[in-house]
Amino acid sequence: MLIISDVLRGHTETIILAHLINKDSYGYEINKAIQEKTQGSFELKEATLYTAFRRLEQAGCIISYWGGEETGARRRYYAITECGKKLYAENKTDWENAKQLIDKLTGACTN
Amino acid sequence: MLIISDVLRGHTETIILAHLINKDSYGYEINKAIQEKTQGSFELKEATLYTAFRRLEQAGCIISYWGGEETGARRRYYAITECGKKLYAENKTDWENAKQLIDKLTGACTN
DNA sequence: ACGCTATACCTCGCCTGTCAATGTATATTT
DNA sequence: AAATATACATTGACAGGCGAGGTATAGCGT
Repeated sequence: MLIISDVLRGHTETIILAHLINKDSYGYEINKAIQEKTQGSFELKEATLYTAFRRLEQAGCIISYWGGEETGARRRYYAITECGKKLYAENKTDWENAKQLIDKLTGACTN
Repeated sequence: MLIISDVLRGHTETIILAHLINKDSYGYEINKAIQEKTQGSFELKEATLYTAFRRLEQAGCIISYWGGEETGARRRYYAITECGKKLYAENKTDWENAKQLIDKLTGACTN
């Protein structure tokens, strides 16, 4: 039972959206950014990342396009849509509520 | 996509353990306590609750015994073990870490 | 007597997100 | 020539959550 992964479950999409709010990006870059941010203490697995991209794109929250790289491996860029921004905002408020809820529910019960 | 349920995923065990820290209890009572605590905004589903009991008992984190009710439906009481207290403490620190991590990762990326 | 509600437990089977394993391709470094 | 870094993608298994359904006891109203 990897607590970390189970607790982080469901945040993948929000994490991705957060990275697309200010600029378009691609999978590898987002993954690297996360690793740096967390000093390697958490890694969004590739399989998880790419399935999340599919989900988000299918839901209309992001759109993708191939980058015009002239050298190196090709990159699939993602851009956030209005729908994606909406989802991000919703997820953020949901998270604030969930945090309080969990804090309340996991506090030792004294009655 | 019910955010709430996915975000709460993995906290079921900690929630249960929190309720057993100070006194033995049984499924129905724990469920009611949660509903009151959250004013009905969140309900731990029965199926989820009982499967979690099985998991925790099998892991040696709780033990169960039948209550000596002389009237009404019989109750299966649960008591937390040392192992359970240890797990609870671990989950709490994990949660504190996870909270910070998620806050960091879901904050709009500006670089 | 009969149905309804509350208390109290339990299980089966589906759904969904995660992830290990595996595969592809290009460019650079050793 | 081989290893490493960049970059994408899929498959299949696994685990937790939960809808739907089931069992049993007790009390209340009609």
